[in-house]
Amino acid sequence: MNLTVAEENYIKAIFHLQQAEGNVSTNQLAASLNTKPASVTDMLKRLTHKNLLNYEPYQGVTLSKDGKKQALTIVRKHRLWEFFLVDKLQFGWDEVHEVAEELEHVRSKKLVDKLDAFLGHPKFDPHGDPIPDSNGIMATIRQFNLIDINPTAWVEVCSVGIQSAELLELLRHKNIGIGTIFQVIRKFDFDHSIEISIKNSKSLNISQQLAQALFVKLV
Amino acid sequence: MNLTVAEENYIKAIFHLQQAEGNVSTNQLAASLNTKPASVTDMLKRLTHKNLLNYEPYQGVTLSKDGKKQALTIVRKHRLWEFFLVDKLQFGWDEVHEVAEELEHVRSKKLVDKLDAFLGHPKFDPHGDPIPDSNGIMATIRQFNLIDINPTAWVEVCSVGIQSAELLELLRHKNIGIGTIFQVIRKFDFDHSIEISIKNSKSLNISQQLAQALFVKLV
DNA sequence: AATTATTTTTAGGTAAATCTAAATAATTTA
DNA sequence: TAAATTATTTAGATTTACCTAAAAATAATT
Repeated sequence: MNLTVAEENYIKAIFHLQQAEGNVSTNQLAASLNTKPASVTDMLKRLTHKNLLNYEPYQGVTLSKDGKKQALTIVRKHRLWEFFLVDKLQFGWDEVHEVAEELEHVRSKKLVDKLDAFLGHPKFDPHGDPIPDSNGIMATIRQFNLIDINPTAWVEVCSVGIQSAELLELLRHKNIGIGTIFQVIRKFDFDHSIEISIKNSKSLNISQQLAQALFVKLV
Repeated sequence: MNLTVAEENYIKAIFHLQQAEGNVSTNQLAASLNTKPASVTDMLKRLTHKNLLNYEPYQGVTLSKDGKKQALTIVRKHRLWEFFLVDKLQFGWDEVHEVAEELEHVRSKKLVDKLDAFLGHPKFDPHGDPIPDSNGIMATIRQFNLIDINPTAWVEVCSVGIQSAELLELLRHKNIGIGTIFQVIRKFDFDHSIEISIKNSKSLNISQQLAQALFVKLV
């Protein structure tokens, strides 16, 4: 099935909204896609006709099995490109979204799979979101960004968003790796740095940049 | 000025046809774009209205100054992506065109310039065509692929299409570099390999793959 | 030069993806 | 529960990028 760019954007938006809220309403979609409810209704009919949605008029939509599959390949592409932009082209993690919005629509399975291999099959994108593999399977760790954690919480590193050589070097130097358990001592509003304490070791200071690259789960 | 994908494809097609034949006719464009003459006329009017073309009904078109500038940025993107696909993602040089046709339409000046830097500011794409720089300036060497050269011709290496580490290693090993002058002794139809002779050195055998990566000019 | 053939343009139409305005269904509130 | 509000759909238009068929301009041939 070959989707247009607009169709792909609808599928992706439904995927994300459905993740957060179950059944997705026409108005939610219109807001999320910066379009009007009437336009959404039109498109829902077309996507339903292509068997990508479960749609009952006035009752909102969810993705069908096929729709979910399509959504996962788009999400996979989006996140792989984000990883590429940050890790290889030195984009800031906060400036990659727009560009990835365009790159995700390039249709070539071979391109995506080769890109994946080139990047070393990363499991998380620069924002810490899991990247689906070529079968649509992705990590489901319930994770938080270190920046969002309250002081005094005990947490465990579950992934590293940006896997550049420089970051890996920094992490090795600080003795932090996936699985490391530590306590958040306090956060400094001035520079958004974070003081942490690793078990049986003295406390460390984590810069904002590093904190944004670390994804953790509560322990 | 923000062009649609279709508009960009017209500009690009006119650029290439104009290179070869001067004034470009409606029929030529229709053939080149797999569309009908009537559709071409429509688009020519729109692009003329955007000041990208010099168009006189029944007389064919050429690109205006603005149009040429647009064309060069599209060609730049296309060729940089082709280089990326071959050099980084290990695509074959003969399978990158389609994918680059899509990637070339991603709009982000920053992306292109960062990609250019990441690739090491290559001067030629994997087919040996020159890559315009960010000002639209490109090498104008009249070059041939080694594969297309007649035996007994004296030629000089003027560029290397694919600049992978492996290829550069092979070239160093064979003592071939940009500027190297040699004679094509003969070509073997069986495996398309080529026998060459470098001045003051014994003769060498060049595989088809290597020959396809070497671009030369007649001396 | 007049006729024929070719090329190009005009006229009118279609599908995708959007819009506004009006109608209808569902939900909330009095 | 009836009225008011909100959400959604339908109806009818618009723009882009195509199309076919017919008309007009240019080029080729006798």
